[in-house]
Amino acid sequence: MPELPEVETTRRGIAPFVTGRVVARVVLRRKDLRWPIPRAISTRLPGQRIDAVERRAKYLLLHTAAGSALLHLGMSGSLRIVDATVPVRKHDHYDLWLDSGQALRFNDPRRFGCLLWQPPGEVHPLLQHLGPEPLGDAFDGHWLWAASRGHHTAVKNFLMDQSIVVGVGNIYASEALFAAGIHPKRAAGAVSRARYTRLAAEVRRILTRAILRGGTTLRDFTAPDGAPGYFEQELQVYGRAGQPCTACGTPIRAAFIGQRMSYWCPHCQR
DNA sequence: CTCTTAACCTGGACGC
DNA sequence: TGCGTCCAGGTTAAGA
Repeated sequence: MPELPEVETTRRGIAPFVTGRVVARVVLRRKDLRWPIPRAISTRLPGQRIDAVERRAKYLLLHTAAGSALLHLGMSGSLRIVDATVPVRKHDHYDLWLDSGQALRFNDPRRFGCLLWQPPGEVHPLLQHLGPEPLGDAFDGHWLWAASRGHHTAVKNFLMDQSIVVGVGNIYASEALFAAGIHPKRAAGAVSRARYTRLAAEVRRILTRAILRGGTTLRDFTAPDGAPGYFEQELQVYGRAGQPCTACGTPIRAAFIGQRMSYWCPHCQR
C-alpha cells in the first residue's frame, strides 16, 4: 500500500506519541515478517528512549541511543497507536509498548513488511544503495537525466527504481508521468533533459500534495489515527482505465509495464 | 552492469 | 453459497 506519502503520513501520525517515550516492552506475535525479526529488537530496544522518528525512502527509523528499529510497511502494512483496551486483530504482528501506556501496533496481512535493527553508527545494508529523497535538494531533473543515460528500460520502471530516486511507487509513477506528458514506456535514456526537469518538478508537486492530503487510500491504507488518505480523489490516471482523460477526454489506457499495471493517456503522453 | 522474472503472502472482487 | 482466478500501493534474489 504505501508509497512515500503514505509512509510520511504514518511518520507524522506516530511521531507525537512516540518521540521521547521509553519502550517498556516488545510483543512479537510471530518470529518473522519478510525476514526474521532480529533478537536485538527484543533484547536491545526495551528500556530505550525513542529520540526521533525518521523516514528514509519508504522506511521508518525509530532512533535510540542503543540503535534504531528499522520498519517497512511492505505492500499491506499499517501502524496504529493503541492502548490496552484495544483488542488484537488478525495480522497484528507486533506491538512496541511505551511508558505512556500506549503502543505502536503493526498490522500486515501480506507480511511483506519488516522489522529490523540498525546498530548505532551503522547504515543498514537495505539503506545503503538508495537514491536521493525526491523532496530533498539532491533530486532534480539534471540528476534524473544524468542517471538515465544509456538506460533502455521504460522510464516508468526507471522512476520506480529506488536506487535512482526513492519513494515513488506504482501510483505516483503513473501520476507524475501523466503530469509531465511523458509516455511511461519511453526508454529512460531517450527522455530529454528538459522533460526530466519537468518530471522532477511534477514528482515533487504530486508527492507534496499527496502528503498534504494524507496519502492515497485505495483499499485499506489509514493513518495511525484511522483516518483515510484523500489523494485518491485527485488521481488523474491511476485506476482509471477506459475513463476519459481529465485533460483531453481520450480514454485512459492500461497495460503492464514490467510486472506492474500502468495507466496513461495515449494522447497527452509521448 | 543492465534488465527481466519469479518469489514472498493474504484477501477482496469477480465470474461461473 | 462456494470455488477458482486474478489482482493488489514493495522489494529482493536469481537468472539471462
